[in-house]
Amino acid sequence: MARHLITSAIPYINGIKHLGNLVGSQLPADLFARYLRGRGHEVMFLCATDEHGTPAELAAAKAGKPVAEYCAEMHAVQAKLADGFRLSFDHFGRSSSEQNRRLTQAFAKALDEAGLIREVSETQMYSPTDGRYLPDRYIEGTCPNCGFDSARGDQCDNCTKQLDPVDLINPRSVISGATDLQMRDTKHLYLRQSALKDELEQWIDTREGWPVLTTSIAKKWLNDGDGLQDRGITRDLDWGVPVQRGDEPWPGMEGKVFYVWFDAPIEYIACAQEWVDAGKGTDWERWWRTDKGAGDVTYTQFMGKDNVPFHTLSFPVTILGSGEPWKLVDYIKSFNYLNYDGGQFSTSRGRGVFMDQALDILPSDYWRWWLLSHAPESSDAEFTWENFQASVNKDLADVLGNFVSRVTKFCRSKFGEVVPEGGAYGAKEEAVIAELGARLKTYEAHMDAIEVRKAAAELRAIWVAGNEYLQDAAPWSVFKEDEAAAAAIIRFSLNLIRLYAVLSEPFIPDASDTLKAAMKVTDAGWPDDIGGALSALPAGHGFEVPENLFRKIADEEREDWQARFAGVRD
RNA sequence: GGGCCUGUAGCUCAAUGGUUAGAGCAGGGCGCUCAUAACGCCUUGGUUGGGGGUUCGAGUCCCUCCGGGCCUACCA
Repeated sequence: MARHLITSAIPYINGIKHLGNLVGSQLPADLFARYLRGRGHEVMFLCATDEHGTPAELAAAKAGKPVAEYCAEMHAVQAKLADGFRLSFDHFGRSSSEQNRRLTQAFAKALDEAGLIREVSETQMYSPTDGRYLPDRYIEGTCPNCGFDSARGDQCDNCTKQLDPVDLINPRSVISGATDLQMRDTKHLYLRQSALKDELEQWIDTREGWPVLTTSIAKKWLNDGDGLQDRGITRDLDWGVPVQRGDEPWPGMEGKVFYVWFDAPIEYIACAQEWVDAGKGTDWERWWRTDKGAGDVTYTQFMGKDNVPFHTLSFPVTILGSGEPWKLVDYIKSFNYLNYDGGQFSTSRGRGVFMDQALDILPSDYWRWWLLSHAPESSDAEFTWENFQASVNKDLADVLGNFVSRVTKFCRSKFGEVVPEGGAYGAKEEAVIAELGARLKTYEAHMDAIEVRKAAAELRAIWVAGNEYLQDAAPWSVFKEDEAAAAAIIRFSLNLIRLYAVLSEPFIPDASDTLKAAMKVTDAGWPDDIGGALSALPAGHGFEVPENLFRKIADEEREDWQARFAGVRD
């Protein structure tokens, strides 16, 4: 038994996440957590909402609510949806927590004492109308290069030229449209990432088997241009972790907060403290402090590719730079993007299917199966309704669901709702045991390596093996000649259902529960011996014929959904 | 502009430089009748985006061209 710490990139607070967000971090992280728990390992699976920053303030303003209230409400909404998708977090925390505030300030102090923080004076665009400093992206104007009139402060979307806000002609606030923008001098703290460049590079070079996506992005940032740049870790905002040096004020930094990307990953740690403070556990340090028991922990992070630089560089700088024995990540699993029907999912434009809408249409297992079996691992992937319909109908309804139906209903009609007695396993059963033994090894290998799509394909092959066996054994024919022989076939098949419930749990936990309940199984552990696992249900053990596990998606429904989600949500 | 990823059957994807490039779905045929018009077996289908090169051997490595995508540090 090993100990595994797993974190999912923490979703931003400003609205309900879409299926692309879900499949890029939380869902595969949950798959892995469930799998490792199933194998009997000790798992700590943490996630939280990322609540600070300008977009949160603006979303709150738009909703007409104080930002703290808005965040509390949205956290509750996201927690409910996470529950709806059966995301099995040990704790779903908040980056705005007291625990994170203290820890973020403590890290800043440690980094400062290590000489890794420097003050920088700079000029920033201020909007008196909005009463706030504007990030470059929140300034628009005419591009000095091509004349495009909606160029953003950081880049022109028309000619792609990199810009500085001061370059824009007739700059205006994206928020209010105000044009009375002023350049103001302001002081900020920078994290001296450049000082740790060599240490970081050495660390990344010694990581084995990381996805190309992860290391290539990290390498690019380390070596591009002048190499890894120092990064501003403070902002002129109201909403965030106040800049302090531990418990002490930080002279000159009054009224400023830490940049959201500084405090967000620290929430991974603070979340474990929240877990303790919520009464769910007693010792968080054994997960996070290598001097206090975390030395044997394997830490795996899940995220979309846009998050990679922060997890391979900024956060490790925070950890390493502190000089304190915090647990550093062992494996980073990153994902490409899921596109929607020929374009991108978009939170800001409301394009695609969002978590709440998805659950309104179908239960979570349908989505979990499709998303995980099509996870964008090697390249961007695409969601289409046709593909979704075809996969769900074939894989879940026909291959797995129908297998359960044919076995349980045949048994009920011939032997009653009880595992039948008589006969014995023979060559056909031994062959299935051998095949499933090999397939289980493959399935485990893919899961251990977090090869999500390959694991899904192998699980499906394990389901298919049941139908092949049943067709070959043909109990409906055998029954006419030899009831005892038919009983053995059905006994074996009912045991296959129990096995499928166990192996499928990481992907489709609800169906797994339904099957376990139908088979009246309470102690189904991960099989280490297929032969034994397929004799677990003895003759005489009662069961119930479950409702159809999965229903099929009809063409009319699919067309209806296609039309309904073709535009943008309100 | 720069960097990275990607292009394989109608569709979604596999293939440590090494047999005749494989699966699933869709299509075609046969079988079965327990089951959600489900299942099983067989089968059609590929000049691996184009061109050039290295090699005994290239989907895989190199060059080049074409297409798709992401990132490029103050959105997060």
